[in-house]
Parts: sequence; structure tokens; C-alpha cells
Amino acid sequence: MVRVLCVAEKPSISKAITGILSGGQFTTRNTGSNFIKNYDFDYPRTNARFTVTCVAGHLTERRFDDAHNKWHSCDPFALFEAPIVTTIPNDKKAIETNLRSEARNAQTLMIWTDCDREGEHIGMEIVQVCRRSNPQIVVKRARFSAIIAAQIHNAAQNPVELDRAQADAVEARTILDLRLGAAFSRLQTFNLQARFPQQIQELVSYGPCQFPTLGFVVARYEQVQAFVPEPFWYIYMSLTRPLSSDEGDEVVEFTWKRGNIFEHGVAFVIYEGVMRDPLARVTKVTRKETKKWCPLPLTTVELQKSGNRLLRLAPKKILDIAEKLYQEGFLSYPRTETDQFDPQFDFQSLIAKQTADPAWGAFATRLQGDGFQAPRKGKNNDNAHPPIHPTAYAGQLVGDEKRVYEFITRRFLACCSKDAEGWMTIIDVVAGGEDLNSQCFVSLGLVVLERNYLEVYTYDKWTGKTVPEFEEGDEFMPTVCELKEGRTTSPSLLTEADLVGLMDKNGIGTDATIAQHIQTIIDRKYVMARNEGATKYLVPSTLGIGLVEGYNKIGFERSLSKPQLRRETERMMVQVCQGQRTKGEMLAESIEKYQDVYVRARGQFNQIYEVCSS
DNA sequence: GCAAGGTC
Repeated sequence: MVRVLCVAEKPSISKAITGILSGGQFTTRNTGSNFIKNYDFDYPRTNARFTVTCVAGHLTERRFDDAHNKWHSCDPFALFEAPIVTTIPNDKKAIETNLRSEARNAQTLMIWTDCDREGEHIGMEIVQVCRRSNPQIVVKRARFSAIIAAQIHNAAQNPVELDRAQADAVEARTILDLRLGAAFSRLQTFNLQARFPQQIQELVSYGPCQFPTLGFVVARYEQVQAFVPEPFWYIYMSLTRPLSSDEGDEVVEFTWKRGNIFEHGVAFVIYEGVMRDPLARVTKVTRKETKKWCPLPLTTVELQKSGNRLLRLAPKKILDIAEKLYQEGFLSYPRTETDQFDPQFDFQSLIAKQTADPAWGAFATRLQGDGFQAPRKGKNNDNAHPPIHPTAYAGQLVGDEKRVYEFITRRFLACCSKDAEGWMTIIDVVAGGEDLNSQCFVSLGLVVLERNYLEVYTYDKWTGKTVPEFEEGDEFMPTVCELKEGRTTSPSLLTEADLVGLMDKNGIGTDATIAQHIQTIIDRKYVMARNEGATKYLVPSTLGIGLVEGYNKIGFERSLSKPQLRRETERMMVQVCQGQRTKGEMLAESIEKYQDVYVRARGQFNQIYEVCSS
């Protein structure tokens, strides 16, 4: 029998594929690593003996050689071309040992890492380690897009090859980020510490993700600073009339369809025209069904955005809690870009686990009947992990863990239910006569008929508004018809949720790292959190503003604090993946560009000092 | 004392 060594990217995957391929009949061995087990079983479909194990993310690390690793060993500019060595860090040595000894006993190595760029690269790292103990080992790659029995069996029986181009793209980015990070971090730190020895003792780091992140915070701050409120005018119209049923009056408000007018003279002339014949006539009454859609399945970025907004927790904190709940078996894998469930996904067994809860159990029970509807499908699929969902009932949690679990569970149940349904009434009105003076107004009413998902997803609000009773042709004299003045309001400073959204939209960081980059710019004192009421806003420090403003003077396309340069790196990685460029070409071109940026940046420090001393 | 990306 052929002996096959299967290596997954993380413990949860090795356990899951073992469960599926072995049909539950397997033996477990410990390894030198606390959290990694080796599983053995026969796989008769390919007449093989399987051992399944895993790594924990990347196996190797890169650093500069000894001649350049020390901070004052060289001019930072030399780091663009200094030799780089690859090592296995100490906390990964036990994993390496396990792979080497398992590979010795196997004829075939089957890579089961996630099917993305990083997964191909981790796969290559695994291959290199295994070949050192077994140079003859045959390498295969299992290709799967979800942990579903049929797919996993298919992957085991029809393996493909590792994709070297994808691994190369990751390698190029790794090297580039190390060179840039080190060169610019040392440049910034040396210069600023020398100029402000009293104020700046700590590291002034640069990173191709942390700087665009900082850039967003500074850009919004400057918009707020530069904001000047502008007055505008609009016609306000309302009708107060006695209610037909009980005592009291109702006030029906009408919105002017022209919106806001920024010139007082123009607004006043229109208003005078209306006042010559203010009798209002109902031109149309529309009554129609309307819906409020239930939410999409939950991705990591969405979890962090909504969690920050609704639970008021830092994105990093939310991800840490989700990670812990995942380790404890309560949640599915918390780092996913996927907002669509696989058609074969087993919703009912997961819903059944929630029926015991005192708060949402009754709702879950209804989803076991005709309350259920298959979730909407979003546009994203990382082909590795399903949307975040509860995998077991957790009744004992307290504090923030309870709140995060509750949010994820309510969100999952809401996804599996029907849209809220309502009845909307639109009253169109014209006032000011029938000639050029006439102006259009509108009033909206809403009756919520079926709350459906809203009953469990208590974070969404959808409230009814009394429907005014009008018929086409009705006429009335408005109780109030006046020209009102308003003022434009300043944009808000960024919240963490806003920043997560901007980073996601601009491709800065990944689902797993976005929260870390935000934490980094706070730790480095480029940004502070300011509480206003219950909301936390991000405010840049003088140092943060100085760095961004200084670099922005280099020009938009090359500024280190704009998303463009990172987008370019990302674009080149895609080209390497598609074979349109080699790893070497990507590196050479990027390094040359950043050397140019470096020289320009070095010339900006007087500007940066100036802002920082103000 | 430098990065970003995986993951524990």
C-alpha cells in the first residue's frame, strides 16, 4: 500500500479532512507541537495508507544577513539590495521535525493548504522541508474549495500540481515588504530621533500597509479641519388635521423634491411663486409592497465593521474573540472572504443547535419549519472557508465573548430567514398653481407587515410611519409652508469601522491583517482614539500628520501614504500568478521604483520636521 | 528596535 502524507495549513483542516476521508476510523498520534496531531487511517478508494498532519501558517521567515541585520550596520539604502536569508523560526522547529520524520515514511506528499496564493507558498515551504529528509517523495496538491465530503474525496482522488507562479508572487511580495519596511523604518527613525531627541525615542516604523492606513486617517482629519459650513434653503410644507378615529391631530410633513438650494435669492423667488397660490393638490397616490432585505452571510471584514459599529469593540478585539471561540469549537473559521454558503451546506443541523436558547431559540425553532429561506448569495468567495457561523451552542459565555457570539448567531439565523415585508404609500403633491410656479412635494408612509428576520436581528431598525390618508385629486391648504434655512454639516472623523471599510475597498491588508494594521498605527502613536459619546473616532498625532504631509509632497502617485503603491504591488502579484511577469522582474522593477521614492522621501524630512515642531 | 502574510 502506498503511504501518503497529507499536510494541511492549520489544525482545524487536518482534523476535518481526516474525519471525512477516514469515515471516523482513525488513530491519533501526538507530535512535538502542542496543537498539532498526526492522524493515521486506510483510504481504500486509492488503496493507500494516509497520515494527515498540518503546519500553522508559514514555516519560514526572512531576515537580512548578519552584515545588515543590526540597525547601525549600514546605510538604510543598502537594504534594497542586501542579502536576505531564509530561516525556520524557533517556534516552528517542532513542526519541521514532525514533517521530516513523517516524510521519511511516505512515498507521496499531498499538500492540503488553503487554495489561495498564500496556500501555494506554504505548500512550497512544506515541500522543501519534506524533500530534505526524503528527496524522492512524489508531490501532489489536493484542490478543494469547501470542507464538504464530496469535494474532499474528489480532491484526494484527483490531485493536481502545486502552482509555482502563485508561490513566486508571494515570495516576491515577502522580500519587497521586508526591504521597504526595513529601509524606510530605519530612515524615519534615525532622522526623527536625531531631530527630536526629547520627544521621539521609540521606533518610527514604515510599512506598505500601515502607511496607507494612516493616510486615510489623516486625509479625513484634514477634510474635517478644512470644512466650512454652507447655508442652504428649502421649502417646508406640512398639514395638521384632526385624526378620523380618536382625539388629537396628525401632522403630515411633505418634502420638497428640489431638495436644498444654495442661493437664497433663487430659493426666495421660488417660494414667493408657491405662496401666490399655496393650495396643494394630490396628483398621485402610490401604494406598493416593499421589503427590507435580510443581511448577507458574514465575512471577516463585515464582522469587524458591524461589530465595531454595533458592539463598539475594536476590530482587533473582535477578531481575537472570534479566534478564541473558534478554538473552543463554537464558531467556524473566523478569517473568510466568503459571503455565500455552498448549496450543499447543512443549515438545519446548525439551526437545531440554537433552539434551546432563551432569547433566540423560539425563532430558531420557526426556521425548522416554513420560516426558513436559503441565504442570499454575496459576490465573494475565497474558495477556502464558508461564511462565519456558529458551529455549536454556547450558553455559558459572558461579557464581550457573549456579545460577539450572540451577534454572529443572530446574523446567521437572520440570513436563513425571510426578508421583512411592508407596505409603502407615496403621496405626490403639487402646490403653487398649475403654471411655472408649481412645485412638487412628497410624503411617505410605511406599514411593517411581517418583521421576519428583524425579530432575531435586533440590530436593524425598520419602523413604520403613519400612512397619510389621501386620494388623488384631494386638495388642502397647507398649515405650514415656509422657507427654511439649513447648514451643511462637517464630515465625521473616521471610526474604526469606516477605516476597515476603506482598507478593504482599497486592497490594503487582508481579512486577517486589517485589524492589526489599525492597531499598529495606534501603537506607534501615529493615531489616537478620541471618544465622543459612545463612538470612538481616530485622530492623527502631529507625528502622523507630519509624515503623511511630508510624503504627500512627493506627488500623489508615489506618495507612501496613498493606496496607489500597494495597489501596484498587488497588480504585479496577479501578473506573476498569470505568468505575464516573473518574480525577478517584479522585484527588480519594484525595487528600482522604491529606491527613487526613497531618495525623494529623504528630501522631504525638513518639511516633516516643520509640521512636527508646530 | 524594521514588513506583511499565514497561524497558535
